[in-house]
Amino acid sequence: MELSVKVNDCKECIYRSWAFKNLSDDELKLINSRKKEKFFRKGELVCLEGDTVTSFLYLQTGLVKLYKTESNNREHIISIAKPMDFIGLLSIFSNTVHVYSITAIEDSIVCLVDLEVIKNLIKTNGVFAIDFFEKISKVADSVIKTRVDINTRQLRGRIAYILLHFSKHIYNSSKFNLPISRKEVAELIDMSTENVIRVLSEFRKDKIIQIEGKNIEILDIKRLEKIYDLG
Amino acid sequence: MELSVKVNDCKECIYRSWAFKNLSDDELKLINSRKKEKFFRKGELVCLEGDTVTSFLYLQTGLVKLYKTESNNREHIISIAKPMDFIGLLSIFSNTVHVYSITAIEDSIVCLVDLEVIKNLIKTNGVFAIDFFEKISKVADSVIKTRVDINTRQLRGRIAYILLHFSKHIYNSSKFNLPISRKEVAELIDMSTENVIRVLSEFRKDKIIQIEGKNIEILDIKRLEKIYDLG
DNA sequence: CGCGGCTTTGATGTTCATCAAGTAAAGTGG
DNA sequence: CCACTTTACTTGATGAACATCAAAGCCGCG
Repeated sequence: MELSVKVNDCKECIYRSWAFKNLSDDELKLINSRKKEKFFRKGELVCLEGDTVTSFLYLQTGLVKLYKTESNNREHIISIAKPMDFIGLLSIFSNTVHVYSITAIEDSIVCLVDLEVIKNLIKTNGVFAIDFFEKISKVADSVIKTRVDINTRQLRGRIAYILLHFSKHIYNSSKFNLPISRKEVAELIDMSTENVIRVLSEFRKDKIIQIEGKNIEILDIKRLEKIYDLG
Repeated sequence: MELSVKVNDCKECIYRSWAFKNLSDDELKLINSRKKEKFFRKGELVCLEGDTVTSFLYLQTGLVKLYKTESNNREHIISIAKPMDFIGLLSIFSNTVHVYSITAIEDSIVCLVDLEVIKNLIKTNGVFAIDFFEKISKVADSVIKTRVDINTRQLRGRIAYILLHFSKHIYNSSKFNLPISRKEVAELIDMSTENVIRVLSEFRKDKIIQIEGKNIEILDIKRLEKIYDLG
């Protein structure tokens, strides 16, 4: 059930990232005429691995996950994108098809801009080109950094990582509602579902966090950071 | 011992990547005047994590490794760049300092182009901008893909991966001289040095490869590919 | 020639995935 | 709305995968 609405004028868009700041009114009008805002309910597929890339995807609100489906049907989550993130990563330049599947993990609004319009703007507006690549590079860079961070740590450090990540970078609060299942956490940080639960329980017993289903509160952030640092 | 020479005219450079194909003679001349070719002996440092990024780095010949030094002084290799690769990854846009250190693992020639020149070309030559980002995106994309590939496999699959990687993508031969130590292999694919050796010995006993120090020959590529596929 | 780093093999212990089994929660169809 | 099914969550027990430790040979280099 995917709603397709064209609500906002790009010019007034409060979600407009700083990568789009150096555009003239005419250029914004152009984007506006070639963009769609789509609403995706939690759990809905945004795009599938292998789909041709026709739009540049920008997350206005909500959360989405990027993942690959392995041969054994297991999913492997590459990253979770938050509002203002460009989703779809670098595929828009390096590939004609999406390398990862994307699914909404919270009700989300995705802004789809015709890729040709973006490419034309890059060609004609040099300042925009630089801004744009700066932003897109940061997203890709942080994906690489995260993958390395996770893979050089062991289980407790990895759980500490996602708890801190959700708390600091996504919800800005020590108390939040985990948007993904234990299984998805496992797929995101390369561990088994059982061990995700085990480590979370451990942290609860140690009074580092409080858990009630998906409601999580970080009680002792200092210790959590220490666990993360030590790996 | 770092030699700084300005040998080639960019226009005649046989290492010129297709990202630089859509440049006018004047533009090439501009690059030429603001570039240096530096020779790095095997083992020499190209740049250190934290150095300010002033040049765009392009590998003409040789091999270099990108790596991070962990707090416990252990190195963690992110990727190995081969000729025609842009090294330094996306940091040129996303950061003012290098995120990774770079060291030559074979005698190498690196072409350093003043970053401002590149950024100006992006601003003024739209077609170049697109070409350039296409290429740079591919490099970054493949780094992400590789990290995921490695981390979803276990030891035998990881060793199979680097053997196939060096054979297919770097040396184009079933017989090659491993440019890095066992320890560095371990740092590249997240395993202990001892287990790198153990798995290599195993493969030798199984007649999959032949080893004499750093000289490696792949005898049974089909089985190696199978081991890689199975993880 | 001796020292330090690289390589190799075996033994040991830790970390972690997997299996099993049970409970709770959340859909689903009548 | 309730019985039914499925999916998510949780805990314990087991074994496999892997890192670490230890010891010895090897090679390059000052």
